[in-house]
Amino acid sequence: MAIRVYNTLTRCKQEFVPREPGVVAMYVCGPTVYNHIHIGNARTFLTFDVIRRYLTFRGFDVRFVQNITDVDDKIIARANEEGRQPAEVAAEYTLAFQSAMDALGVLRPTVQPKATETIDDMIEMTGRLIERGHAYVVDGDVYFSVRSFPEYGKLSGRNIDDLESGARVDVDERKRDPLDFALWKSAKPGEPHWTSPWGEGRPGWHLECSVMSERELGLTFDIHGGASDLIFPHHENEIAQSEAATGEPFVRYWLHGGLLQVNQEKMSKSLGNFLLLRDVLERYSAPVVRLLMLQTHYRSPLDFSTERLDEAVRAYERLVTPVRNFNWAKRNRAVVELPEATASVIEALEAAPAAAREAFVEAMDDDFNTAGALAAIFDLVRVVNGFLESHGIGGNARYAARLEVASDTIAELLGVLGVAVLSQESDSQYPSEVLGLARDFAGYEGSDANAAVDALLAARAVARSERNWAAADGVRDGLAALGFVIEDTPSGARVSYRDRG
RNA sequence: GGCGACGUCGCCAAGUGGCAAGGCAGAGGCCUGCAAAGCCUUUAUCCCCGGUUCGAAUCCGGGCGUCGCCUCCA
Repeated sequence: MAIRVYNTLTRCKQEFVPREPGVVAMYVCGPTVYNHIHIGNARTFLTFDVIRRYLTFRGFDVRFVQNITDVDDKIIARANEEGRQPAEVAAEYTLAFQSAMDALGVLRPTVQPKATETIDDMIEMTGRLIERGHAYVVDGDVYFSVRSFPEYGKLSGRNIDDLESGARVDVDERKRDPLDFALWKSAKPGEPHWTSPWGEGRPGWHLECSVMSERELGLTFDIHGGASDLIFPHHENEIAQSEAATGEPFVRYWLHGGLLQVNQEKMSKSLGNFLLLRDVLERYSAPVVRLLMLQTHYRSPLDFSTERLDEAVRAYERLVTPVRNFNWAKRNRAVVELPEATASVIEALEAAPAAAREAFVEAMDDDFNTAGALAAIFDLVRVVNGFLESHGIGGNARYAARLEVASDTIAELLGVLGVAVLSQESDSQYPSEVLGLARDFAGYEGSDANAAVDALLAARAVARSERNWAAADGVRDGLAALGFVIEDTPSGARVSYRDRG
């Protein structure tokens, strides 16, 4: 079975064939580090993290490059506002970006080049473009001439004349064409600058992706990713620069993610309607945030809200419940023997993991259809839940091996999506408030939180056997107020923590 | 104004020519002392109008609506 991807350049799904069998060279535009990233940025990085993970799962050796734009107008503006050096601002938000990505469970790139560490190559490419007649110098600035590249517009499906007729004013008389863009900008006093043949200055934004991707991956590389708002002009300009400079095709497959919206409107820093990733992660776990985003295809717009995050919390609990329930049943002998499973039920349990895996791969092979892939996992979840409900792990744990395969498959497939199965067992994480509770309900006088909870559960068990529901519910309600849920299972009471009240 | 997406159950969302996945919410039932979790059952003539086809949510044409890009943006 082949993987098919939607290529923005050809506007259709195509079979994915890397230039070198078994190896994928992939580049994703990284952030400009002038602020914390918002969840719209995070969605894009998450999308390509999942694509990378899936390609790896399918046996490819993925070389994943993502740049960091650490010199830029916005960084300079921010530094001026705060009376700091631009490099200081960039360094701070580079670290913030990396730790936010770690927290979201996004794998680190194979290589993460910085613009400021690639200046020589940028000067070199700019020089080459001038030599070849694709760029010109004006007062220390260097501009790319879009009219010199006949294929300009092929990615975004536009032509230069259409663009100009609708374009809003750009009256830089020094440019030969309004659409020409800067490869090199001369430095104003106080701005970061490097020495070039055209004077002191710094590189233009579009140039760095062309340079860093070629340097790390060579042309023609396989996948270039980014959000759809980068198609024009950023990616169009990258193509123009790289292909004009080298004569080689730049990229085989262009993949673009849909934008995240709030109240039907694009989330962006310029609109000011953004939520910072790190703020969301304070309130919701990384797997929940990932799950929410993966429930929508990566190319579709995604409306973001806390209501939807709360729904994702429930969906996540549903996904991990069979794994938790199986582990619990394995560790705790059931006091009630459940009916034996029939041969056909056992057969269904045995068949389910492979069926789920097949459906998962089929969905993901089709342009990374994560929503379909999740449906395959949910189907497996239902089979495992149903089996555990009716038969448990069986006397002498005779169904345990088959259940383990199913449980492991759930965790493995979620893992391919980077959705971790977090332990919600609350061992040794009880707050000190449980001590007071244990004193009141169980006469516990010690200071060990675990022992206190054990005493509470024991007292509740006694109360229940005496049909003293008030006392039993007092224990349950008391723990609930602290965020812990008691569930009575055939193997006894289980306590787990819920991150929502 | 130009270019491009999209419109599927109360909400979210797969499916792109052959019996309409999945999640959340709701209803009924089972289980429970009551819960929680879980299981079972249940909820869609796929925005509208034409056309192509044996057959259309899916293809084509026309409406209406929403969004994005055309300026920095993930």
